[in-house]
Amino acid sequence: MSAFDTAGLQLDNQLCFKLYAASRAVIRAYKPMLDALGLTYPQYLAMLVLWEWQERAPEQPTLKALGQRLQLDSGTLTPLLKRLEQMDLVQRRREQTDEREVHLALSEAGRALQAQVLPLKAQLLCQFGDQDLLEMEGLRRSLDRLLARLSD
Amino acid sequence: MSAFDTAGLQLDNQLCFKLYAASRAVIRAYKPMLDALGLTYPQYLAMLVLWEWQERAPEQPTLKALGQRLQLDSGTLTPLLKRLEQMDLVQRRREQTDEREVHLALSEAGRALQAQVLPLKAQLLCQFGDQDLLEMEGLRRSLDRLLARLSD
DNA sequence: CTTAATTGAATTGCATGCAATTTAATTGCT
DNA sequence: AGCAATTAAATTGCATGCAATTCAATTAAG
Repeated sequence: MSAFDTAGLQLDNQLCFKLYAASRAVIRAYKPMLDALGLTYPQYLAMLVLWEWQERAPEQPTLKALGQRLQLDSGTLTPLLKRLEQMDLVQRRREQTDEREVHLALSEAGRALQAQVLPLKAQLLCQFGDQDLLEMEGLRRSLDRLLARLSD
Repeated sequence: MSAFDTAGLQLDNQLCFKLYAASRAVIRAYKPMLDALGLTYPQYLAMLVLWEWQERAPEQPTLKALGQRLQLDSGTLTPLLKRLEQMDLVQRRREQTDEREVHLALSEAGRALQAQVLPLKAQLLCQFGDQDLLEMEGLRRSLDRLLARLSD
């Protein structure tokens, strides 16, 4: 099978559409849980990164660092983070030594929210069996390779 | 490994993020080609469905049918189709026998556009080897299973 | 036949994504 | 020091997604 075959083109159509559809389907699946938390899906991903960062790094991330992790730019993140700040989950402050940078810190409520997520997500995952989880692990690895291939 | 393990939760984080990132990465990869065609990615997917429909079904689809195929509702599709109509790629007309339905037909330019897509997409796929294409086929199958699992 | 329920689109409102531009701060260079 | 280039956010504009509501046409029920 070569890249110029019709088969290749059809596969391509299928893949790009399936990826687009699957991504939105997962977001839909998370909707009930996220409604309970009062978060949108991108807001939730941002919180995931901040929770993770807190555990792994001594310094809080900048907007730029968050953007590199999520592959989103300031045009998307600035208003999103302002909303998280409005909700009192995140604090934004200009760095003293470099006023261009905005550093992001979790508020007390932001840290507390993490505890509410675990049981809800366990419940969400509960509908999947071990077989499904293995399948998902394979899927994740394939997505990794695709992402690596596309970032050239 | 059970659904309640930390491993499961981490996988979950990874998977939903990777899927979201991969979907946007593919859209980015299509951007140069779609700019040349003057289409956005969702507009392109809509055109793919219309081209496919033309070849397979005697009747043109309704907005509802297109929406079922793309998993999008009228809130998204109505303005999108109006733009395609502005570009003179698509014609929208109310069905005579049921004025509620909007039927979608390709214009001459809409049909002609299909011919421009094939070489551009072949070029896009060209950067991938046969190994990659096999990988993508596996990825597509995994996405199918995930989608089926999520639509319960 | 009339009215209630249903259905398919359109509309409204809000939150992304993302390109392009702008602004402010910092760095580099001479 | 002085000025150009670079950098990080913010802003602006446009096109989605999607929930919720509205509107018009059709169908179902009594």
